[in-house]
Amino acid sequence: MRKKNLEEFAYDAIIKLILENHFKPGDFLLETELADTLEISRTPVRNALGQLVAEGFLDKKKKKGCYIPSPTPQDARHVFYARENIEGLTAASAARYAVDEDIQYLYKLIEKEKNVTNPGEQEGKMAYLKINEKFHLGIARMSRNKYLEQYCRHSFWRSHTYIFFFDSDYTGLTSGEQKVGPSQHIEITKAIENRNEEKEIGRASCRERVVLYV
Amino acid sequence: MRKKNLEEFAYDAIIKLILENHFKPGDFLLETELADTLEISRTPVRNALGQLVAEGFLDKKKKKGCYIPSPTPQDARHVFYARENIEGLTAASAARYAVDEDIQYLYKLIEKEKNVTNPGEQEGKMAYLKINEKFHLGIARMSRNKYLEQYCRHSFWRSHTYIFFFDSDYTGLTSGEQKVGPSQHIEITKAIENRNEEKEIGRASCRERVVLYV
DNA sequence: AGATAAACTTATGTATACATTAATGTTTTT
DNA sequence: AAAAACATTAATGTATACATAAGTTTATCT
Repeated sequence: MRKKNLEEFAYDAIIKLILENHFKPGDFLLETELADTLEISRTPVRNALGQLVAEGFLDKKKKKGCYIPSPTPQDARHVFYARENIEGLTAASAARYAVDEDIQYLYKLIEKEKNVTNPGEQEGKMAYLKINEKFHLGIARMSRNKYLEQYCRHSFWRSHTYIFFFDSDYTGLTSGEQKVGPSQHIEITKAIENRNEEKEIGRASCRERVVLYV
Repeated sequence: MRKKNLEEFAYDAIIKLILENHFKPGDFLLETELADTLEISRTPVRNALGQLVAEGFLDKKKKKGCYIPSPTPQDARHVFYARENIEGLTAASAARYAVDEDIQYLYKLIEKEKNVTNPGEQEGKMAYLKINEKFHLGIARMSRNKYLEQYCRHSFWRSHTYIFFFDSDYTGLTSGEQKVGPSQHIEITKAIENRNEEKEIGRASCRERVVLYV
């Protein structure tokens, strides 16, 4: 991979800190503190934070700082509703543009998913999440639409906020998410695969089928 | 409005410069130059540019700078496809959550739209665009979904890149866009209004009806 | 004591000097 | 003359000092 500059380093590091639960909702991410932790100056930290705010992962109070958004039930509904529908769109588009190689990629992920040991344990959970992410963002990529992919990635990450903060066992609460598993992923992959062969059938019906998705 | 800091000032100013055609696709927006023009230091300019890049309005080449994305026919298709579908989603959501006041707001915009003088002239064109923006982003707001609204706003703006750069007369090329006018806006508003009264009818069919949209 | 105002604290906002590097032009070598 | 090595340039990338303002504490007045 090409060499990363400090801003990118900071960006990745901050995300990592968040995912590792170093912060809770409402917590401010102090520029000085982060700079100190990462042993770089405030500038790249500040820029990375600005990026995260612009992308909607952090909220910001003027002259006060960036903070972890406080999730609310209403916001959760919004995120999951948006994600569900956007993923429906990308899946529909993927169904049109996916090539054999793509389908194989998805099936390989499903195999890996089946082999995750101790899905209950923290380690197994993380492994599962990583595969799950690859699956969903993989389909987003297969839509061959930069914009849909971007929105998909965003809502996916944003929805994960809830999983990380609220659903530390990855079992309950988060609407729909707990239903995801190999069997759903197989269904989705098959839907995409089939649609790929029967191109004459309109996108709308495909969207209908792949809407189970999430 | 609350006081804006220099970063926000720079953000607005840069967008204004872009919309006023000070740059063409591929042009680099030089930090020093902008700072000089706006008579502020590089820092807020740089942050504003970073924001625009993070939001996807500008592209960036590392250690080279931020530049106006070079639009391609393929990218245009992606943008308009994304926008059409996302706007369909927001409109469907708006149809569920819009209140009387919202509907009135839309009708008022349509009236204003009808009264735009010299829609052919540059001035009239700008007036029309402003109203059009209010209409589309207004519906996005009525979806009462922060995320859908965000994606909607993004794809709307991104699609306008094409209108500004390629379709300086606002007549041809840009798929769908030229078809927009009071009559379409009336149709959309009516669809939202009706769906608002007949809540029992599913979202899917509503999405179908409002998909003309764009 | 309670309310108001002044001072303080702390983190962000801004300017600026300096470092780095991608791109380009120039020289040298073959 | 073409190619490689070197030097220049011009912009971004980074660090840091200082300015500003939101929030908090302390002091003052009634």
